[in-house]
Amino acid sequence: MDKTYQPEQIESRWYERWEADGHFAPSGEGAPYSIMIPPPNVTGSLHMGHAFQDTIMDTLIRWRRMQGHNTLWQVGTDHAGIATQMLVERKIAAEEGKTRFDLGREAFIDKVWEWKHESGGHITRQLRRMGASVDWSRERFTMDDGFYKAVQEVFVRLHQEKLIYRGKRLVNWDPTLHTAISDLEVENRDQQGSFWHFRYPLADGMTTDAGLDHLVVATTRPETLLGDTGVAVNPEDPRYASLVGKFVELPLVGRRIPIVADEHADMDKGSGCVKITPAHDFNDYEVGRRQDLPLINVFSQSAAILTRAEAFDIQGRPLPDIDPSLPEAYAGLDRFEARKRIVADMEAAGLLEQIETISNTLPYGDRSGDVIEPLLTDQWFVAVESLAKPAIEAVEKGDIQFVPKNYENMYFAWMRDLQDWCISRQLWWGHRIPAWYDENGNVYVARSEAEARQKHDLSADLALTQDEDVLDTWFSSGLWTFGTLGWPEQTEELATFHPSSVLVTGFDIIFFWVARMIMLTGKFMGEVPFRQVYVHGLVRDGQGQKMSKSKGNVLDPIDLIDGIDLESLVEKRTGSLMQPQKAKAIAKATRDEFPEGIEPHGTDALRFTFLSQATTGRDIKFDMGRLDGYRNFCNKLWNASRYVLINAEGEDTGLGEDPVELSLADRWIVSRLQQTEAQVTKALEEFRFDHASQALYEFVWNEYCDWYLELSKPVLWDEAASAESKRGTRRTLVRVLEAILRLAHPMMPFISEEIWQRVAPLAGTWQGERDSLMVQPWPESDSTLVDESATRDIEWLKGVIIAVRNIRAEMNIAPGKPLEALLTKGSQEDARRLEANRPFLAKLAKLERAEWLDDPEQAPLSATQLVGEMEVLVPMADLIDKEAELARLAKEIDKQDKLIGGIEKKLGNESFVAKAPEPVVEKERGKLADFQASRRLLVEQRDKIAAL
RNA sequence: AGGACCAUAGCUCAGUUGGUUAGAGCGCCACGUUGACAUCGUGGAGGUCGGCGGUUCAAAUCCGCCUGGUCCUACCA
Repeated sequence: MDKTYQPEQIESRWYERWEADGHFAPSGEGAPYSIMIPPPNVTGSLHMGHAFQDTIMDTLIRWRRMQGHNTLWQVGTDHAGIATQMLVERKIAAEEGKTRFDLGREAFIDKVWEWKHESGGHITRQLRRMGASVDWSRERFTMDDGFYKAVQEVFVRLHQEKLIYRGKRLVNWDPTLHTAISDLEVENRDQQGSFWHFRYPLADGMTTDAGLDHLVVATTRPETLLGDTGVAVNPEDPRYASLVGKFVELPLVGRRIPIVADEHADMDKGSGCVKITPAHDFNDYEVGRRQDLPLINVFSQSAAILTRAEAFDIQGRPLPDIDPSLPEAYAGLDRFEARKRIVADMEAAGLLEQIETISNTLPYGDRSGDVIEPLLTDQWFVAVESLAKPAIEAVEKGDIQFVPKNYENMYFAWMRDLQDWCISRQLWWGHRIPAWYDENGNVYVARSEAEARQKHDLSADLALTQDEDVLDTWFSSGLWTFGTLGWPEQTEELATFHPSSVLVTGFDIIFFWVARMIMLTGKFMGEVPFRQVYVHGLVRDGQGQKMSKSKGNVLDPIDLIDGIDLESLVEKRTGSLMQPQKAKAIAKATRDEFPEGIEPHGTDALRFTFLSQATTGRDIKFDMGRLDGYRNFCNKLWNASRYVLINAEGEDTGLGEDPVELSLADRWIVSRLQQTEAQVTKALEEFRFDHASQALYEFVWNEYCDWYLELSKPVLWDEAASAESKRGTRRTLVRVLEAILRLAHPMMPFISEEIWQRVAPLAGTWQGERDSLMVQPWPESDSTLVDESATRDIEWLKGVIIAVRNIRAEMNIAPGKPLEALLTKGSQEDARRLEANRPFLAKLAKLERAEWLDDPEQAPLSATQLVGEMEVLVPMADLIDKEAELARLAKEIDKQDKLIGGIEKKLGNESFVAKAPEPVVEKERGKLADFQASRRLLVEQRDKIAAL
């Protein structure tokens, strides 16, 4: 083995081997355990969130696989409608100078597929770099044939049950992308804005109680004035009671619109009068429904003012009686330009009462960045009410558990206030809606045009055209858990692996995805999609900032694995910025933070960092310091293994019949291993990856390396030690390491496999060439191997060694200088331990002599430390710096006094003694005795030195 | 406006049902290249657990209020 751990040399090699040997596929034996990967966008590249999530899933899958489960980690990618379409549109614009309309629908979709075949594998290659043990043989894509079939089936069946319907409704419209988007894709941003107060003249010579000839309404969107169909006042509002049922004359348009009484109008806000624009505002839509007001749409799909408005009733039926004409002055103007003109015209007409500056929140499309408009359009909807009920119950009954549990409240809150789900999108890339229209606008829903004709008995010469729209991406991903397993066929995989065991996902898509999976799976499978949902937080940068391209603080997991030089990193962060003026600041921040670029750390160290930071459900601040630390941990494990191999390869490791003797240290480390195995297993069961990684880290570094390896040296290097004891130590070295590697494997698959291949033959657990750590049994804790007495003896030994090291440090004695030590005032047991452990003390504490002193009075002047009741003395008459030592002792005595004072106060409190449980009181008394003993010793020592 | 979560060492974080001398890693200081490892070893400094009040024999831990932060939902006609 190389002296230093070199991750890049081992990682790709092992991944290929595992995949080639078929270790990722289900074993077909044992209890099923399955995870469906949240399908990443096929356009995507691996970001820190993916890397984090994949690490958690892979750790779970590898662990369960080793436990003997029949594991399936289902992999696949999402076609990601809008994202992919935009990407390919940009590409053809750049390369061919064409729009998708130049190409036409079919040719454009061919282009998208072409792109997918060429570049769609980027993210899956990166997934391999993370070590993800997904079953590639079952890889799916949400637009593949089988999935298309499942999507159609679901659509047709829901439509048959009238759970899918089509209607003209107000939806969030993206004027740039020309499509409906869901509430969830709308990002609300706070802004400073103007709030215009307009006068609407009363018709027919009416006046208000205050004698005014107009009502005042206010709006942040003056352009919607053109679509007003009413003014609302509160039914309780005495100021306007006499005007209800009367009319105002809509300025600029001249339409008479009614004054209605509706609770939507808030008497305490502004004038108490509200303009009602049912076709352009969600609240007004509801008012329009209640008050039976017409809907007048004045916007085109690009949110420009129409030449002629479109009027409908609440059912979406045209209202031919309403005059659709709009002022010519605004025809074709963009909404923001129209806004300016309308404000100016209102002012010119003396109808602008005031302009207020307010802070308000505007909806933006998260893809286009454009301001979203509520727009009246024909869309397909899923009626969610009947689907939501069982989906809520599934969580209430505990059929699905959220980890951490508080996300259940978030889920309930959303599910109990669910609106019908608009599933149609005006895009080209996606699952085209399986609905056909004849010339009269009759709609036929079926799995294919042929089925539509057959089902509805349509003549072959009747022209049918398919609906132009595609389905919301989340409609298809809602079928992910069962669609990937072959549904609607009743496959064996479906029977075996559904419901899946756990869904690992970010809280940000609980609504988008988790809730919809639960609803659709409940409907079509009659069961839950997964039994548990492990919800993790966002991966933020070291300062707690969200990572984003525009901030230039993005870390690429692959760069953390392979390393990247500073110039490349700066180039990457500043290369394709939307706001190039930020480049300078980003470059500087990057140079300050990573003056040397980023060193390679390897996948295992990155994974271990994620796991160590994966505390329940909250966002994590990615800590580069930890990444370095865990890379060092890998190096530590690597070198400990080198030590073991150097001492065990080619030697007898106790596999044969020859007798074996286990030392105290051997029994102790085996005992501690059992406890560590139990800890790691428990932590994984509880999704406490931080605890699992920490338990492993501490055992490997603080016990196996720091103590056990050191304790093995005196045995292995002592010519006088027996063959049995050497055999026993070699066997323990190798077996414990082999168990460590199995324990580490789900968290750090590469390094553990690499080392295991060398160690397993020595431990007798290697089945030959093609054997892999991936398929070894998970270490089971054996409580019969827990050895309390060995633990006590080792604690004693460590205590004495640390005492001597302390004395060296305090007395400023060179670490390498051999010393003599005396042990005294202890028990028979202490004396026995000294006799048994002299070689260990000699090696680890650098003692050339260690003797038991029966009579403490005989002790020469010494530096002293307490181990339990026993004193450790290092005689050193010449070496003591009197003043410094007196000062140190005074400080120590003071410390003990404070501790003693605290406990005496506690024990002096009658109600403490009376009310606290007996063991607690006993413990305090014990502590008091210990502190007092320490103090006595310190005082004796002080007096001795003072007397010099 | 309503709700959720968070606040522990310079930094990133653990801390089970209240009882610890409040822990880890990184960073910092001192010493050290002994035959696995300087990506290391040994020792050390560093915290009135955001503030105030309450419950209790006992509070980092439970309750209330306040401050600061993050996020979600709603509203802004």
